[in-house]
Amino acid sequence: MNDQAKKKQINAIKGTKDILPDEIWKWQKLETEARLVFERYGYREIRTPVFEATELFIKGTGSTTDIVTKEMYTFVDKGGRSITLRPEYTPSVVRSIIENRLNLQPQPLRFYFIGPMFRYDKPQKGRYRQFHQIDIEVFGEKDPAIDAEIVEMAKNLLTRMGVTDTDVLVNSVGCQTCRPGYREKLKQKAEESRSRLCPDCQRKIGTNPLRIFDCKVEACKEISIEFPKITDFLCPECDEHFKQFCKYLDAFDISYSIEPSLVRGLDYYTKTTFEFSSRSLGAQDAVLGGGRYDDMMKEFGGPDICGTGFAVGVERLLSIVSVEENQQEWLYLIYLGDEAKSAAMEVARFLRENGVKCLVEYRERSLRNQLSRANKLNAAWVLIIGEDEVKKGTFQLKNMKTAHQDTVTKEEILKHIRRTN
RNA sequence: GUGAGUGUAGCUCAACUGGUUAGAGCACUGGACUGUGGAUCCAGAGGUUGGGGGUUCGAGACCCCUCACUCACCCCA
Repeated sequence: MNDQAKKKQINAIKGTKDILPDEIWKWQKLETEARLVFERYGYREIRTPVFEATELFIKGTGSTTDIVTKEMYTFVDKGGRSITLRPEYTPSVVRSIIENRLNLQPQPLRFYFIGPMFRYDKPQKGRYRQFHQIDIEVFGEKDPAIDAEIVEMAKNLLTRMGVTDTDVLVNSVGCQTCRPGYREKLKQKAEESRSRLCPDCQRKIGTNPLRIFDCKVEACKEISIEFPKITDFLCPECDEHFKQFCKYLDAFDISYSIEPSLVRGLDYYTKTTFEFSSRSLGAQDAVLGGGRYDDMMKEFGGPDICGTGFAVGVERLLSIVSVEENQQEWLYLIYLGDEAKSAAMEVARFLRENGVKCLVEYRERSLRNQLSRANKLNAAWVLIIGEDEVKKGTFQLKNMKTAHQDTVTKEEILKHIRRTN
């Protein structure tokens, strides 16, 4: 290695980051809460590989979506197969259900999943190249009550994480019978006002007219207010489904607003779409998003089973959670001298066997120094073992908060610690 | 992919319109203080000022290139 190469530090890949010990507790807390909440609603965990055949996402996510056309991590493996790191989760579950014949189990099927996703986006606030999602999916339940139930479940999870200031947006994007007609109508209207729209929106007329509703330019906002809304163009079936969905949301006492521009960037959504957004997140304000995808399974050549679900953006959610770390109390073992060292190791073994978290540091230092260290590391207790203690078979147990100190035997340590817990 | 902003010690920031050896606070290590922590004081360690080139007697500062980070567009969790 030459000098230049030595200097070049190797860093984490752009758009990825380390989750350090000081913050991992938030992740663990969220994962624990998610499992607890989901299992209460009858969901079971499923895990699928991080990479899949590229074709799966082209077919499932949609060949015209941004995700597929420009954001996938795709490579050819040594066997010449085209492989893609999953950019989203739903196609993997659908694949797994078909492949494992899970549809033969009693429906609806309820699954949840926690894991990393990969998208080659340009990183910014709330957007990473490796990011994590917590997903839930339900297959084989057409009733809009289930859509409302998952929204309620989502809200439940957020509340448990101390996040209560989110806005719930809902919409229906219709189905294959009503959406094409609406799209044409919208295009037509937008075309009529083309000259008054910003250049960006003029382009959207051709590519994604629904996105015009999202434009931040005042003029565009005013103009798009008069554009036709999808909710006025739903076919009777979709219309009824959406009305029922809203009715059940009311029954769950969830406040929401109907947002006609909420279309989600994925091609496969039908009927229900929803999103939880937070004002404290910046431009990427969606903490959680989801909806119904009734046609996906069928299009994969699988059974005609409808689906609905949502995904939580873990990094986004964690950036706005307000929960306290629940720190475990632990004991720092101080020894003075060689004999005491062996005794300390023996006591530590005894304590750990009895479920006490304790730390012995192998450094020959003064008592003062070790106490100072225990204090810095935020130990709740200190056990001091010196020559006297070794002779007598008792130890000095000190509570670091109260500075109170007792002379105790090995067995008594357990009682003292439990008493104050 | 497009655009803007920012790069000085582990962290937060100084260093006048370009002028000695780039400083401070916090954090870190040790000592004052030999079996009792948090305080105080002293000392130490820590930097090719992101990297490269240029202008200049002289660049952390000015110019160009590059890299990284951040934010926004786009899109999404």
